[in-house]
Amino acid sequence: MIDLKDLRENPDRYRTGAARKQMAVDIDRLLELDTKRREALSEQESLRAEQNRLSKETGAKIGPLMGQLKKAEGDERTRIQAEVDAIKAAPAALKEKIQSLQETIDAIKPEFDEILLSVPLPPDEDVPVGESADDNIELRRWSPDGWDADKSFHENRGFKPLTHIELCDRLGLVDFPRGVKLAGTRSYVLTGMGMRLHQAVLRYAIDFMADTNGFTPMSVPVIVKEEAMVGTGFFPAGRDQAYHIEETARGSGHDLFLTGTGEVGLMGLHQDEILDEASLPIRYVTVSTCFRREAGAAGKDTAGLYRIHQFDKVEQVVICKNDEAESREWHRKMIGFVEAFLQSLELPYRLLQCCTGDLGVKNADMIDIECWMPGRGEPDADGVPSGEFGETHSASRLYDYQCRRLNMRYRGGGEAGQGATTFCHSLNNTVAASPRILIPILENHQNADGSVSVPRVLRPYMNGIERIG
RNA sequence: GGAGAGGUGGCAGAGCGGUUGAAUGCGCCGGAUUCGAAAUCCGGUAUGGACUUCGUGUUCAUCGGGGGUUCGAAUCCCCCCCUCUCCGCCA
Repeated sequence: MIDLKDLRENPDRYRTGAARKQMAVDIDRLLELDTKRREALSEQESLRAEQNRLSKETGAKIGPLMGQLKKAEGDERTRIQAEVDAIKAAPAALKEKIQSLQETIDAIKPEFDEILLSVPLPPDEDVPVGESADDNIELRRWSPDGWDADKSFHENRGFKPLTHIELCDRLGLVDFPRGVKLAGTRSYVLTGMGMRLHQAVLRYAIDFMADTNGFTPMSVPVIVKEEAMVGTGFFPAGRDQAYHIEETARGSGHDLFLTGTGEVGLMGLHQDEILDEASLPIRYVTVSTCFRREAGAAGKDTAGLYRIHQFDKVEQVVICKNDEAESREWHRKMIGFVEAFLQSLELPYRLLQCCTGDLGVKNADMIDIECWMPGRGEPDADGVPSGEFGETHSASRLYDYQCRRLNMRYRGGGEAGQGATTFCHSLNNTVAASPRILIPILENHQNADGSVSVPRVLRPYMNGIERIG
């Protein structure tokens, strides 16, 4: 959520920001509703003040009168009753006005909230302006020793690559037909060594972040309340992407949603909390099953492990102080962790600076990391794929946008902790999403004989197995 | 799933229709005392919003959440959520 005060003072900043992100949001309407709402609230507040003042007087008078009333008889009783009635009548008019203003406020609220939650965080000035993913800018590439990124897979390795789908079939790593039988399109079953490799990557990723980089490993819910989805910024914009468990339909108190990323659970942990400044930065890593409806992606990446409804992801988040320089520094570090991770897996990758049009509502900046997937891309005349980079990671810098929604603050003032409260900054980045990460692992580490070498760093997690097939 | 008890400030715990944003204790902060500390004593100690002559000050909301009754609700009623105890079931 953006800062409403800042929006009032600098509406153009948000108009421009939304435009650069290719998002339609009616700022003028929001400001109009805000004015109406504030007028009503302000008037209501002064009426309440009057009501409270009267109430205090009334309380002191009515008590004794009620006592007298019990004992009194005849005319005396009638007189006291009239006095009591008169005292009671005074605030009645106020009550009606307050009620009427409340109705005005209630009528404004739904539309107001809807628009407010939809106003995107303006992208940083140094984020290149663009319309879509096509305008993203490559920052740099890395390739392992012995791999020439300018040459084809065949030229590099001396044989034509198989796609991960072919490898999975031949090596018995994935059972797609039975996955579809069980759960429909975009479903799969990891089998045998496929499952072992999947678990190995995830476990290695957790250890890498916890042991090497000092992140605290966590296990968090993947079925959460709507507040967590709204708080983390996935709702209302991404409502279509989430599976919805309609518990209210069976009489329970609230509906639940399946999370599409561990970020929801990790960031939701400290919702409505005031953290100690000394506890920052908080660094969490989790592995969680992620659920995505992939609404609107019909027909896209339908085959293989690339775009699926359910997968497991190791995710890193950082919650730090409200300081742009610190946020930027953490962003660099979190990307660095992933680079070191991918380099240890010997996977060619590139960094993409996402343009404004490719950013979501909640980020000021986003760097995607794409791994080289030899089995992707348009096949040549012989049916051999040309290879293509495929997105495997996404690193976002959100400043206080997410923490504002989550109402997550910290108290400054050092040890004494007497300072003002401030919204935290937050960042998140993938560490490893599997089975998608298996695509570059299988395809890049395949051998001429159709086997796949297990990357060295994963062997300890595979009981020392060096080769599949 | 069944039966019962309960959710109040950082924590413990009173209040159960009237001037109560809320007693008391602990904790925490400041001060006094002390060579220093402990103990003791004094004072302070929620969050968010609105207005402000930006020094403050004034004010509204918040006692699990929502709705209702009332001139007035932490206190009464309804719904929901959560916690605890016992039984059942289960990984």
